[in-house]
Amino acid sequence: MSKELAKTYDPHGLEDRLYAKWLEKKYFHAEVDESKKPFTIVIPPPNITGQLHMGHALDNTMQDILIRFKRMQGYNTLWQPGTDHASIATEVKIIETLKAQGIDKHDLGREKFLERAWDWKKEYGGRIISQLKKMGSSCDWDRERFTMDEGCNKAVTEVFCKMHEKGWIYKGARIINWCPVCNTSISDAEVEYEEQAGHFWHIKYKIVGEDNYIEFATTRPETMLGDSAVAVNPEDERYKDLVGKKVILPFVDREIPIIADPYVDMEFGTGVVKITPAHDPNDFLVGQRCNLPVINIMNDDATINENGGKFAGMDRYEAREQIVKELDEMGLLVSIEDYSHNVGTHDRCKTTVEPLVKQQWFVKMDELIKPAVKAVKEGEIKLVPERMEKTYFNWTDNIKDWCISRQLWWGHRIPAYYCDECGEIVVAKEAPTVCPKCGCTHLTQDPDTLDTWFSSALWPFSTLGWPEKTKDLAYFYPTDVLVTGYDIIFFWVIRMIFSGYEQMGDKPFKTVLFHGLVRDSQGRKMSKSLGNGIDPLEIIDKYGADALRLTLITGNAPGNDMRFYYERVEANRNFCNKIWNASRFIMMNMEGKEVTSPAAGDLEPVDKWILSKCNRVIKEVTDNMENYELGIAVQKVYDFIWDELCDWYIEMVKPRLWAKEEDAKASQNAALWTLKTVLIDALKLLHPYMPFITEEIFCTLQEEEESIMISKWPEFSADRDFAKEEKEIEIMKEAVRGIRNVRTGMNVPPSKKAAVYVVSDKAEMRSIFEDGKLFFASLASASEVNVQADKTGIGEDAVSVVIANANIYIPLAELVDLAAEKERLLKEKKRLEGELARVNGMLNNERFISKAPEAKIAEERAKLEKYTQMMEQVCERLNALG
RNA sequence: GGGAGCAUAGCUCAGCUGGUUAGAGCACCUGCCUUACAAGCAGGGGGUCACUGGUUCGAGACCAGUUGUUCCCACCA
Repeated sequence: MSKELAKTYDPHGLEDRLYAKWLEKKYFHAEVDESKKPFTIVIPPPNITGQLHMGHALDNTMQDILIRFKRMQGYNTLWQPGTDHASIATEVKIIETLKAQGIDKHDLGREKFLERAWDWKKEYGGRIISQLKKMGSSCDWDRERFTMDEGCNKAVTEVFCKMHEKGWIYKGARIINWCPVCNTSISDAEVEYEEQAGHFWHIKYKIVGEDNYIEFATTRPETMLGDSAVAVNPEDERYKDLVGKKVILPFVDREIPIIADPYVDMEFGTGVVKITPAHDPNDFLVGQRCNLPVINIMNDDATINENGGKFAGMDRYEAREQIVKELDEMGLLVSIEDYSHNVGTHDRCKTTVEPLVKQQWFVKMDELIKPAVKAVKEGEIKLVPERMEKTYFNWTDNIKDWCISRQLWWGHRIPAYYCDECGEIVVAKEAPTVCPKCGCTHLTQDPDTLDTWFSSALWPFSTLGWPEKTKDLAYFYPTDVLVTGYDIIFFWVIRMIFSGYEQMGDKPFKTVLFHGLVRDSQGRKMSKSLGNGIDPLEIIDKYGADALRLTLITGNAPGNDMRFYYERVEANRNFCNKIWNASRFIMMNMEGKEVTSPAAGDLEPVDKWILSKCNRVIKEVTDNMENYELGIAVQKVYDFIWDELCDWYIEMVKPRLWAKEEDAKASQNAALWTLKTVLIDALKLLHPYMPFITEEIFCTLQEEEESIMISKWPEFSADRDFAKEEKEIEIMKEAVRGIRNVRTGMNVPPSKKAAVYVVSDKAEMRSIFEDGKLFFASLASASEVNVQADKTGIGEDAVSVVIANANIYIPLAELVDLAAEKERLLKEKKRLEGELARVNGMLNNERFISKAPEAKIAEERAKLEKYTQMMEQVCERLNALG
């Protein structure tokens, strides 16, 4: 006896109740178990500043699908969850909050600020986790981690010290990207270039000792205060004589040399470049080559410093305006040209970054990156889709050292200590009490923290206990799949890979499965500033998590962006309703009956047909999922359930279920058993995608089952492969479609039943229709079905449907419009002519016969036979009609 | 400057290693409240698969080029 399902599908209540049950039963929890194979995914830790957005929803749905699939396949699955402290993103948010309260970060002080930050973490860190739960994510919440928890801190310190000792982390004065608003250095990856309208100012400097000038153009005239040379190309004949001479730098009255360097492009502009090593990455390199002084003219807030003479204290843009004005007055401004160029901005705050030379900590990349390149090149790590490899190598081939120090407070503080007396630098896991060089006891820790990605790079092993040699680490590492967006391939994916090889000596994961961005219906990125974001929680509230999950996973290829449509969610909610009602129908019919495994002879051809179809879907879906073709896989289940199971099988079986006769019992049992069996398999295939509804139905249908989550994934079974029955039922479906088509064409309502004659001189055909007479009559709105070898008793006033090897007649005397019937048959004839022309074309082509595979040729020959036969019948009918 | 993606029905997109007459959802048209479901059922219209060449017995799929479009990287001052 089954419990009952509610009358209509309503995700409310159901989802929370089932999630609570799963948590209570500890199904998500994983422990080391050497008897089982592990399957591990580490979550891309969401920022504690964040709320669940569609990107998270997609990312986590994909992970949950893989985890649930593998769990049902019998793997010991671990989905490792956690959150990211998101150093700069969080710090910016807290500063904003403080500002609203009229508090300045520096007035508050470091310690108090960090207290606030931890309060923030407490308040918001849990929010996103509870939102992930709403999605149905089956993470092992007992193992939840945070990038700044004790274990992760230990891992970070360990790596920093190890790498420093090896010489792969160093401190040095390099040109870095500086954000004057956030007041910190940022890495190259954090700079976003944006096209801006600007100007090209043509300026000339006077050559010392001559009444001659040298002209160049610049987009940033204010940096001239820091110029230490003017450069030309060594090959440039125009300026050959000038190289070695000096020019006078206005305002600061410095004499700077004219130098030759191949960096200068002769073709561009005047072929002359002013060199400002302190404020331009390329000029910095020229400066290094030519031993030029580095003159920093800017403060951290992008105002001009004391090196800028009378412009000191001015903002960079104010100084620009003033300098241009004064150059003009001095007659040194030649012209102003409109110019559109790319300007680097900070991805967090969009402020124009200022290249500055500063002491920072860097990770040396050239050696570190090598195993990461090799791994992907040799297929040790697979990227899905494969084309992402190009993006990957594009980065690794142009790798530069990674600036990891940030002038922020929220993050992992750099474990470097400076002796107040002698300046000695000590890098150590524990704060030293005595300077090893001078023996004094006054040491101060480096005030800077690390780039937030430094800790997330260690995530796949720090969460499993590293640097301790834990059992978890030995068992679950390397993890199996990383699921993430292609937008953080440089920030995160590559850094995890090289960190994994360097620290663990092994890859962090075997496969990276990329997804694209979820855009709005117009194809725009969802963003706060546009206000076009769609809140996944609202969708869940309205349509349920299952419908949302299905929407995010279908109709989209891996790595491609997708657009979000409410209509699609609605369509998928309708699919939920469809499954719900089909299940309800099956259960209603099982009511009060004990469904048993049918005897071999009790299964009818239709039963075998759907079992066979289901069997193949199981195989295909499993294969697709193994290949990460998640959308294709679920589409197949969707089609199977809706088209085959609901629209055909259930309809075919209805007359048997309703039969009252005593001798119909065995057939009825066979039908019910088949319905139940197929439904259960379909639910299982669907469960990774739609965990809630499948669980609810599965457990209602079978009270003895605890959960679909821990049930066994269905497998292809050779004894459910019924090729013959599949073919037979497809013939009957074709006949039904033909009859419906004719009836609709003649405006016959379904309520009007008519006799149907199936005429075939083939005994085999007649037997197929005899066997399926009951359901055939029902599907074809037939009052009676007569199967016979010839046309005896059928008048010429019948419409007919031609299928291969059979002619189906429906005498509808009062409705037959002979002209319409003739037209229909002519249309059919035309179609067949087309088919025959195509097939004959192929078969008459000798090259086709000699080169195409046997199977393909046989297939076409069969078609030729079929169409020829149908053509004969159509012509015969046309003749009969005159 | 370098690289990648995309271009298939009115709209949004699938189409895996080349093989029926190219599919889905939504939208549209017609008829149905047929005792699971109108969040449904049945039927229908609608596509020279961007263009040009090539490979092949066979191309939406593979190759080359062209056009349009989006994105990533580089950053010639």
